[in-house]
Amino acid sequence: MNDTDEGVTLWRRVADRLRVGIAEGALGDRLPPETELAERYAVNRHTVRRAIQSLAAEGLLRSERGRGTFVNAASPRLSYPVGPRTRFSENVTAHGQRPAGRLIRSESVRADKALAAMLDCATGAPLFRLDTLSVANGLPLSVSTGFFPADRFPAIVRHYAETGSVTEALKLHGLLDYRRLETRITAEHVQPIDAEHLHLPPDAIVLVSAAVDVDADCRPIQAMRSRFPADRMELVFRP
Amino acid sequence: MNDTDEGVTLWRRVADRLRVGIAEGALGDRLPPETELAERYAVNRHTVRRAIQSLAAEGLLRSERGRGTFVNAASPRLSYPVGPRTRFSENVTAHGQRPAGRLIRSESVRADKALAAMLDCATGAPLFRLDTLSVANGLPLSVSTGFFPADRFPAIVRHYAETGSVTEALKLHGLLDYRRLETRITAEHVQPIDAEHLHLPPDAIVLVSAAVDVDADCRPIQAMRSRFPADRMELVFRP
DNA sequence: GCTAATTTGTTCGTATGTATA
DNA sequence: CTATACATACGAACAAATTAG
Repeated sequence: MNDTDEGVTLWRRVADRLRVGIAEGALGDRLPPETELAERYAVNRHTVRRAIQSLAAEGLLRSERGRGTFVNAASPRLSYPVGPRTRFSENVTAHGQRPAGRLIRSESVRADKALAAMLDCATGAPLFRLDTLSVANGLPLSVSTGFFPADRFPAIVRHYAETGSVTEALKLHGLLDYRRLETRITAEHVQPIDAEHLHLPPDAIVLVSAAVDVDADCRPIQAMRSRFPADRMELVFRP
Repeated sequence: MNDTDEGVTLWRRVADRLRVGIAEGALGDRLPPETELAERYAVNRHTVRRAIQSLAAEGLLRSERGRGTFVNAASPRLSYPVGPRTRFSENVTAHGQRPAGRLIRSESVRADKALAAMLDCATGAPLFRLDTLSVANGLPLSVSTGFFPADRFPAIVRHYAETGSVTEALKLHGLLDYRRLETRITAEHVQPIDAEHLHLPPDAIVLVSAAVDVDADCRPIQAMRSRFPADRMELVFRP
């Protein structure tokens, strides 16, 4: 382990070697065992493990105890178009997938300051909180937490549970149309509860979309915070 | 280390202890040294380090060599509005910050299949690749890789280096106006090179924005791929 | 179905390097 | 300059899951 020895740490040089080996396909679908790599690169097994850990964090590798370390297949991401008229059910059907929304949890809550500002209501106003899981073809695509004004949509929980669709649930309340006012995107490590629902490892990354929908009079209908698996989804915006 | 010993690994239990200690503020702004934590929890220093590493990956902690391990202040994210007329310089000035774009690297390349599709040109067409770093108030906000048709913008590299702005560089080529056609958002772990430029730890998360800008005739001007620190930025879309 | 070998995961010990106070 | 504190690296042992025979 003494090639072009810059001021770079040993495990980083090992990681770089592995990276090119993977890119060239010289290491194949599955990496040699850690002990063999350690021998090959003349380093301690811990050093190899540190390098693998780094590449696993990038999503390039995946280690499975007792089985080995594997090169992750770069699968194309599923596109999720976001626009003024974003509807989940329409999005997934556009991909030839069967949409399904399942109610995870519902709750009566009071608006805190942030929710009151987003929903343009008083602090402490009664809201319904709906936690939902969206699935297409058996693959979980997102978990979403939505807040609705309780006075305006008193039966939203039941309607959603029956239809599995926010659009349909709102229709049953007489709201025929709504649109997306604003979408804020960021990303973070997945929360343990979401990781379960989305079938993600505990260190996975989720795209977080915080959005507000309004009716034709620009009155806020719902504030929602959706979490998407970043390795399976991309959000697409076209003005 | 023998409290409620479930089937959880030692370093995870240490991490959980640290997490509650941080939440309660019992550990203060700065953690005790690793050796002291190891003694306190009756584990090896490596086990403490594994726990700290995990919490650092979540963004909760930040270790600095020779100084100590610190609790990260949860700072509000900087909003980056994205729309048909997205201009980086306008965005940052809107926040009362001084914009600055610095050329990291430039290169002549040929369009591969994906680039050719995005830029509506032939595969193999000559392009200029510009890698740029955007900074506001000394804080790096994004690294961006842009591809421009070489025949149409032969002096784009020099113009950008002189002005530090894509908008200005395009103006010097006679292009007065352009707009955003499409923006695709996803997220991933930061690449080592980007981590350096953005002053991020090697396991940080970046928002990745892949976008295409077009001129008034809808002809593609540039294809770009920008990386934003996910813990410092949010992307805001308003139709 | 059971056992042994293989392979990754965890935990300890020890030593040295490097940046900071 | 010295002490402190995190970073890297090696070695050893065992645990846990999987696979091969």
